[in-house]
Amino acid sequence: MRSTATSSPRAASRKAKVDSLRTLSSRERIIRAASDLLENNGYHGTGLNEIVRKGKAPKGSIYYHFPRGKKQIAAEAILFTGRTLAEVIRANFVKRQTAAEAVRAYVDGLSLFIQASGFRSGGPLMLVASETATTDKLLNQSCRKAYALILEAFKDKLSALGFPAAQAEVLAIGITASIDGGIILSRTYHSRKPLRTIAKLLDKMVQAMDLASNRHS
Amino acid sequence: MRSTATSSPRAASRKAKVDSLRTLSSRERIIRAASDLLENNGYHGTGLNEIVRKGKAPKGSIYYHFPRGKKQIAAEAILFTGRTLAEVIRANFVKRQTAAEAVRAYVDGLSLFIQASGFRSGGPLMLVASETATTDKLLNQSCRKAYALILEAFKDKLSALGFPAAQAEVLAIGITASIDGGIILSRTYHSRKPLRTIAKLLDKMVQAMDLASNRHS
DNA sequence: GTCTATATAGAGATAGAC
DNA sequence: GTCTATCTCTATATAGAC
Repeated sequence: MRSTATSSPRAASRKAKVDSLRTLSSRERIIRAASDLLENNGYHGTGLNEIVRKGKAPKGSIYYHFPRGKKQIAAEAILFTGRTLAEVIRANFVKRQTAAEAVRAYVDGLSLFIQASGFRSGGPLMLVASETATTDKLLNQSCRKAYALILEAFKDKLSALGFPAAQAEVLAIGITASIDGGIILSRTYHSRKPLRTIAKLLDKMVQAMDLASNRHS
Repeated sequence: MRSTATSSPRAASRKAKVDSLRTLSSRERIIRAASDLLENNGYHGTGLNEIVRKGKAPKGSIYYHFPRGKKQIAAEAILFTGRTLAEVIRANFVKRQTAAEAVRAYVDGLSLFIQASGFRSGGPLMLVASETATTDKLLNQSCRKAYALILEAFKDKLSALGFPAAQAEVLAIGITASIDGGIILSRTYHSRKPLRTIAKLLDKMVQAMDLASNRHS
């Protein structure tokens, strides 16, 4: 018996976060709680009180673990998010035969995850990335690194499946961007439909580029 | 003499906003200033003081014109943004021969606009849409309406160019989503490159669907 | 490592004068 | 339509005890 192909990867990472609230240090719990809250509400929409409450961490520990305050917490949370997401993406490719299949399964799974969150979650980086792109150097750097991890994950896996490097990079950008945009629309309309449309379009696009440029062994 | 094909549409709408600071009522100036600020900094990142300052509007007039406060201002600003953007999109199609050409020119122009803003602007709706998707009904409704205007603009124009209705809708979603995602990446990396990559990919995709489904008269 | 108390600033919002 | 004063709330951050 296996869990449904589409829902498992993100669900697993979400579960890991929750479990860890008991096992990990309060420092780690703060980072993970912040990661979730920043995804849902953005940087300006997330308060320190909210973070320690959700992370079941003592408020008095904030400035002990993070001397530079909210910014530092957010920066570390963003990097945590990037690493986690890149892992999930890579894991998704392992079980699939083709790139098109892997991408489609990933996006469909994502749409289920977002639906399960009541359309509160989704787009782990985009809010903070846009909010802080020109207003905070540290956070902007963190967002760049996080997105780079994600783009690299796609690029690596596409390359491994035979896509030329240049094409893999272009596709990675196209996949990442359209997923982010699809998430926005799905959150806005409280519906899986936009993201599922993106899944189908990406499937087609990846398949087309695959046929055009790869010799299939 | 005409302004450069790529930069004109958004630039024109931006200019209209600035000019209007002198001509229009303070109510209108508040809405337009809010439209800009919400695009750059999101809902939680935008303050009422900032809005009246940028709109050169008297602070004392806020609750006279907008009895329901910040939410009401944001809601009207979002609708203004949606209408403006839909107009720009439609205008862009008028001058072009093919759908692929129109989309590509639009996205390229957008990337120039974002660059010209120092990567502070771009993605007029996405921040507020994501921030308020499940936290404020009024704002969520406004964002839905605004996105609907944009999706409709694309869909109408694509239909007029011969795309079957279903395909036009799917394409409109794909275009809107990947542009939003491209904007996020361009803002994050302070570079036109991601958005230009999206422009090329969309060009290919629209062309491919055009060839596959249309009889060219 | 964590607690409490507090500093300080800024937000959105309201009332009443003009 | 606009101004000023003020209320209330919450935010981040700091200091010092334990």
